[in-house]
Amino acid sequence: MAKVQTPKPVRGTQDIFGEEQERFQHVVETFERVRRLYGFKGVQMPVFEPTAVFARSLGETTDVVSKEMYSFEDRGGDSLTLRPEFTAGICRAFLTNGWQQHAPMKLSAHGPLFRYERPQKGRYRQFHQLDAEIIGAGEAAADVELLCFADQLLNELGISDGVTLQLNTLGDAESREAWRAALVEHFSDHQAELSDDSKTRLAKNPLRILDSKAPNDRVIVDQAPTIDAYLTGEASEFFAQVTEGLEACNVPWTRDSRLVRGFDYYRHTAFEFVTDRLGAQGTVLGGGRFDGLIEALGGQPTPAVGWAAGIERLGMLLEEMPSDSVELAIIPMGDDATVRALSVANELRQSKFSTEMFGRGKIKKRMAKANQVGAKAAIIIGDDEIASGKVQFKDLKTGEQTALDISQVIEKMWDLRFSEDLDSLGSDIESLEQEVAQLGDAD
RNA sequence: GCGAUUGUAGCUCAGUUGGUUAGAGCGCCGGUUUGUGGUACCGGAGGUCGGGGGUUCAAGACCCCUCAAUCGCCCCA
Repeated sequence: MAKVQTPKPVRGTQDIFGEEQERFQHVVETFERVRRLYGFKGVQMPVFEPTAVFARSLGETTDVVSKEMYSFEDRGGDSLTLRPEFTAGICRAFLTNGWQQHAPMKLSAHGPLFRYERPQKGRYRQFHQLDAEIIGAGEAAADVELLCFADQLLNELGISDGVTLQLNTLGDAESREAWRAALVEHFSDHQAELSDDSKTRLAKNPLRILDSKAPNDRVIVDQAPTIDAYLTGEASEFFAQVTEGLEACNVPWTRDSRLVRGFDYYRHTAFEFVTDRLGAQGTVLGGGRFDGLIEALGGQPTPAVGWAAGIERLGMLLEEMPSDSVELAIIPMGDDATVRALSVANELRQSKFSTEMFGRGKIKKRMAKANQVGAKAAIIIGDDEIASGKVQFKDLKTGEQTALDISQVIEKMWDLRFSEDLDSLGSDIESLEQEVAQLGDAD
């Protein structure tokens, strides 16, 4: 018989487990908590859509549509696409469900997305994003609210160190067109000096020359006109309202007049939270205003603004995560004890203590295991304990061991939890005091 | 799609110019300790050297192809 070959995982997919999973979960939970503070409603969206949903929104002929989508025919012959982003699907839902009646709508989603790209660290073919959108709100206050949400999320994740909000405006349609024309003129004048990549960009997507990494291009880019001179009165007023709002909310930002978006439906605000800690994949969260998108999907002109953030990348930036710990380890000795141990474990779990039974291997080994999973205490049950109706309760920190009945165990565990909470409260206060002292020294 | 680096035990890595039975640390299992952990000492298991082909008396090492990860470019919704 030929040896059966184990199938390999698909390139660019990941099995998320252990500490990685803890990080992932923490990011999602934090997002869910913060999004409620801002009144965003969660939505669950289909993982696949008609290909047209993405082809219309992104442009039928762009590279992303022609080369980077997972598109396929289903058994009925319809062309479907695994979602490469949330925004287009949400806009489709907005239109097909008549959600106009709820506008403005603040929506949030998270889940897997699919792009056929070359995998790298923090860049996968099946990856996961957080997403927030406000649909049907054209006022600058919506942009500000969304940015505050993003800023608070990064703060609460504890990763805002080394992350800066880079902000730009692309103006309204008129400003954008004028600027684009000026850029094309500028780059055409210097065409001979441009890199080959940028020469093709000049024809295909001239705004993208602005973030070219070729050293020669940088010089020409630095001399390129910024949008400021081409902004209409309305457009610059809008941008001023956004920056004013951010300042009022104490959200720090820097202007990056080279920051652009690849698609034509973007208007006004464009932003990225960028870190220096992830190499070339420095963008941690990005978004902007896409007032032109819903029209491209066949709806009435509808203003909208949103952002998305990669869960894997956010997870990589987190401090080390403590793993789920077991509070109580139950160690039965002998078959009779196992039945008793199961019922004890059950009772303790009902009482909201995370409990694990270690019933295999040498007793020594089981004690070591209990220690390893971080249990606060071990409960040892043998023939003597079955007879007495009590259990041996061993505090794994102090080594103290006493015979207790279950209600006493529960009491004891509450005490342990409580004193631990007090300890961490104590160290919080201590570190606060140190901070205050340092601030005092600085003055 | 393009360029570069890497791939040896569960993990982190050694392995001289090709040369006998491929090593270490950590982890795992067992013992010293028959119902009691964190230490120490002793022992053990575990390897398609990413995969396939080639050169050679001989390949983990050299050559070709391939797969994957990583770094950068392209793209970036």
